[in-house]
Amino acid sequence: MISAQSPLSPIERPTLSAQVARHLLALINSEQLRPGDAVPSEVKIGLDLQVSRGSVREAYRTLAALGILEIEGGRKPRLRVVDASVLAQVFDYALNTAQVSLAHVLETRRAIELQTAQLAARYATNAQRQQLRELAAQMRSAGNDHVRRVQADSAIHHVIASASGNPLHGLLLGALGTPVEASARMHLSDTRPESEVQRVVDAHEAIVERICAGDPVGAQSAMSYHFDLALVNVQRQTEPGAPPVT
Amino acid sequence: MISAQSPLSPIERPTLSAQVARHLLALINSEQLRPGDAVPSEVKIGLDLQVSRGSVREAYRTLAALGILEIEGGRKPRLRVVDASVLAQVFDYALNTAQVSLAHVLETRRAIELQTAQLAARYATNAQRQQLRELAAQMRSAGNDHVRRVQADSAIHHVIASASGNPLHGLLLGALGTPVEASARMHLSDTRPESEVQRVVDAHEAIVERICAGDPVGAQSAMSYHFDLALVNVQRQTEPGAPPVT
DNA sequence: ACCCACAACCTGTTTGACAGGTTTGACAGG
DNA sequence: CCTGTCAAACCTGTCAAACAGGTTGTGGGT
Repeated sequence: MISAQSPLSPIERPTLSAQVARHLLALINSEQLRPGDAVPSEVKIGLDLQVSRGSVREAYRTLAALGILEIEGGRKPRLRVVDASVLAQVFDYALNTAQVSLAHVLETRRAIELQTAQLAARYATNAQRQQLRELAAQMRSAGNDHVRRVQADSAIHHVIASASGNPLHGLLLGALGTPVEASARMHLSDTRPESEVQRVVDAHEAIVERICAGDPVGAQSAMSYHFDLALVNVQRQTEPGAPPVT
Repeated sequence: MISAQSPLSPIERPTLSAQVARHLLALINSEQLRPGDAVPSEVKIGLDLQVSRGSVREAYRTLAALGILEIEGGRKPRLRVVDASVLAQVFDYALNTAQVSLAHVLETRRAIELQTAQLAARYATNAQRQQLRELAAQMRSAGNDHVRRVQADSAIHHVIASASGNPLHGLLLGALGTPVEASARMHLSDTRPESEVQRVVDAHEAIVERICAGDPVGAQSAMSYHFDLALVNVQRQTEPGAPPVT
């Protein structure tokens, strides 16, 4: 038992491991822990709270699944830097079970990336602007090499997100981008009309150009045009993994 | 010494429970399972894969932590409808460990809710528009009853999200709203100038009015004004839980 | 046809044990 | 004094057996 609590709660009956997890989160809060810091080992917490190691272990695995704890080999558990993989898993599941559609994902990405482009135009460093220019050039020179083109495409979006200065944007872009990129690789074979590819490349160059020029409004509308292109393709072939232009 | 690695996987050494989790996810995919469907019990999977129940259990808890599995009492595990609580936990952790700030959260909410308002103005049903009008009236009549006002405020945003027709919007709003609402409750005591409260109420009424009028552009700019108000308050008092106006 | 009791099944939790990796500190040698 | 090596302490990964308590489905009695 974690503490002297009422014998049995009628409806509220949180499992033991859930209580342990809450305890650990409270500990993180009260001790002002930061990513990289270590937390007590399974056995230690177990002794402190008078709970079997199995239950503590479950709590730790729960937090590890949420990307909060890094549990590995024989070393002490550490706090992790939050990353997109957890969110990506959730969104993947939602997609796989038809709870959301690819169109929904693109719609949300549009909302986020419009603002991301705006912020990037304001706050990007010179190094980031230079990097964007290089990636845009890479994308254009990729030609029919779809793999390289998609890679440059994705890299551009990530640099923009990081330039926005808001870590949440990078996080959500990564989480929402994973399924899109996955289905992008699936459709590398399909050769779309050359003109369409050109339009996509042009769109990216326009975005990069406006960001480098420090023009928030222009960057936003350029990004908007980019997503207009993508959404057309999704709505054209509704359900089964539409080839994203992103 | 570092070079001589074990005969098995050099660096990639996925744990057993992780493999079980992947197996189950693959099963969900291949069987086209949907939320509400049941999955094999711990012991059954354990027998199938020849792993101990403990390991299977850990895998199941992992998926439960991700909001994918619903594990309860003595009944078979079921697939869950994805909800905001998981994402909220992740974002809470990011906030508590200073990986993102309240300003970042508001910024991202702004990006999402601008589009949400736009879509709601287009797709809201008559019932939803009516509900919004009622909630706006409730909010105004709340007066100095902060609890009721904040409740109506939150309800308005959720109805708008649901009216947008994109489940991801409701999801992210819920996830990003949890920390904000939590800190809102913390600051119920602080009495801000009456005029400021009035502006917030006015902003919400404007949003509702534009949505009910079916004016996407107007709804978006009304929502934009709403977030301008909120962001001013956050930047005014930087770090320690700024009182959100939302 | 309806209701109740019972059996089968499932999760929640504990205890004990062993394998293998990591960390730490002490100790001997240069 | 510095350094390299080694062993002990510590930690996670995994398994096994067992019991408590809740849920579900079946079948018999009415």
